[in-house]
Amino acid sequence: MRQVETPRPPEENNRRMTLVRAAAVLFRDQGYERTTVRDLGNAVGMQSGSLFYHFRTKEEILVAVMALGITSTTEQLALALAAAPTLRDKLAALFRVHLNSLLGDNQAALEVMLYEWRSVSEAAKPGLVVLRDRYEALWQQVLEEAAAAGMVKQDTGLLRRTLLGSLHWTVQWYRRDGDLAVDALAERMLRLVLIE
Amino acid sequence: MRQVETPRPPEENNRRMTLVRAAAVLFRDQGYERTTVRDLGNAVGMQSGSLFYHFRTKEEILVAVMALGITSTTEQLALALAAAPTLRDKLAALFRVHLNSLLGDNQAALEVMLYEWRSVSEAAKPGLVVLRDRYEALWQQVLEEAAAAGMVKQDTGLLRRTLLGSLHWTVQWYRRDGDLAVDALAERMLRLVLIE
DNA sequence: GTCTATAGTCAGATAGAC
DNA sequence: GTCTATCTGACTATAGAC
Repeated sequence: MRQVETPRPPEENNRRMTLVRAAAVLFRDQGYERTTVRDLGNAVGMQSGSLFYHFRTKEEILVAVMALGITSTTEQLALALAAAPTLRDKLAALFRVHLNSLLGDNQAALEVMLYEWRSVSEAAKPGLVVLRDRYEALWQQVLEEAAAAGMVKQDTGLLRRTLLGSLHWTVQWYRRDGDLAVDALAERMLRLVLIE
Repeated sequence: MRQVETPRPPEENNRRMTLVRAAAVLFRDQGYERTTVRDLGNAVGMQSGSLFYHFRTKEEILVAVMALGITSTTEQLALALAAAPTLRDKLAALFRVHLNSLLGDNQAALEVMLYEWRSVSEAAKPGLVVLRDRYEALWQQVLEEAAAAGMVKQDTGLLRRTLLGSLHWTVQWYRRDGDLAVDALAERMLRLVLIE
């Protein structure tokens, strides 16, 4: 049985990290395919050829962006859950952390993870799937506790998928310059799913 | 005030239509950017250069695919709503029509509409937005009736967005070879949102 | 309407100097 | 670690024959 290599976000190296953060914004705004290695080099003040000292291929950059997006969100959620005193607070944390990671300032990486999946090679997918599953396991655990307490409906597997779908889709319509703050949106979305 | 040109799906011309249907599948499976005009020509038994007799640019094909996806779904929904005897049946129709249009056989066009938005030029967006708004207006109307009847929560604007997000996201996880039929999934998703 | 041939551009990646 | 220079291939779109 082969061990699945889970890509780590490149926290250790500063130059790599700058590049990954810049790539996240470009990939989100223009899409991975439309972003050229020249664009990437430009964004960090580097010639396009120099990128390939840090990454072997353009796709390796994409995978690094995605790994960063999902792992940092997972970490934030784990912290928020540990700090939540009540089950209601835990539920609220699910929505709040996810939306802030998607819609907050300089938070492009998770969006890339969600919307550029098709450009990831088959070889790289398993590692990212492991990271995603860790994140969704946190959701599943809280939802099951909430269902047991009668706060949400019982079909928790499907509930998790529909809720995550609802949240992911916010990037398509949410406008940061509107009146609705991210935390307020999180609260309203939570209320839609709570059984009163 | 300039009239917004709404792109019509190319029902009138058979050769064009064949091309649009083939393009829908390719764009869904590989993405618009990764699909070349050679791929498109191949799929309909034509040289890549010949495509440009039917369409001026590759993007024009994308727009035609999207227009087809959203208009045919809107038509199906309008028919289903007109045939629904009760409000509960109307609600069910929203879910059933949308999921069948997304996940059913040979129904690639709506998925392209949802996931290739970034590749549409600014010039072509307004026409497609009009088509999308017509579709969402049908949803909004039914949801408001349902809210007035106490069947769903009152925050119908946000409810519409979250429900559509949930449905759109199904393409990322639904497996047609699994045990769950599309109509059964629609029913379960409806139950998650109904106030009992 | 469809073909062949190709123009014109730009992509990802490499090699070797510094 | 970054630069310059460049290779190689692929892309969309056009032109003109049939």
